Amino acid sequence: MREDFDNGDRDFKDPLSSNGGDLDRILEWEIGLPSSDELIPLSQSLISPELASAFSIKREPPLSVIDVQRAIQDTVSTFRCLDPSSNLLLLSADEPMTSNSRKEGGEEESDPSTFRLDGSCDGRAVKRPRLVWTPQLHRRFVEVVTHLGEKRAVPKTIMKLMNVGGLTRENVASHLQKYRLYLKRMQGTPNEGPLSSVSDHHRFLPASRSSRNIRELLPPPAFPSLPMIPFPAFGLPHHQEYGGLMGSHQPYGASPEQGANWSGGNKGSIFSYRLP
DNA sequence: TCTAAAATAT
DNA sequence: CATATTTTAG
Repeated sequence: MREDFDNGDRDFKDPLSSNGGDLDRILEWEIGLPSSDELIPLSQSLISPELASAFSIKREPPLSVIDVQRAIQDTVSTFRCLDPSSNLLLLSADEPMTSNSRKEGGEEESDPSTFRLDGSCDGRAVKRPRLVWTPQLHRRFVEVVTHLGEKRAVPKTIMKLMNVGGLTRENVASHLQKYRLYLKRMQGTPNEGPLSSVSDHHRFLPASRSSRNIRELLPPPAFPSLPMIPFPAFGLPHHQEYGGLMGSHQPYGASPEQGANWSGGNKGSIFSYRLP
């Protein structure tokens, strides 16, 4: 993928350009750093596949521009907290905005509440960024849900067990709802032959997604291996009382009762579901 | 412009 | 907590 650096870079600077002071300051930080074309594209692995496999290093999914943008948002949020007076405020409100929602005249902007980040970090009025269920997050979710079983797999419990910083009960509930629909759908279509796991899985995926990174499909990790490392949902949990690991975690010894196996987790980040 | 993901409302 | 509905990203 070639949507590498330029995009991220441009997106980052654009909003800043409206403010000379901050722009200058940021450019200062960049002194001495390699220029864009000296950098290895984010999508490119730093080590060769051979080397990776020789040392059993799993290749991290390549970062996309989206990842970068998210990181940028986090960074900006941090700045906002450190220096609320900064005009960087304008940045964070990102408002990617679907083209239709903004008009050239732009008086819709008259509503200052669009940027209601008046708020400092202490004010919880700050809107939390939309959570994206990455394959990693989803995998963790599935592992937890699977181990809990249908009865116990409820949002609050799942959330706690996942131990993911910044993850809310609502996030989980919403995802769980979708996941259940997905399961139901799969039940109805016992197409789950040995052959289906991968190709079928893809078939459901929107083209845009499946055509995107098609990296090798690793087998799902053995079950009882659930690393309980706290794992930030969005880079920046801000405030969020997620000090550390939850008390003692029972090693997930139980059996994965229901074959919530689209084990994939690995690649197909998204499970698709469709209304009947 | 349409679909699916995520959020939010009931 | 579940489900229905709405909003938003892609």
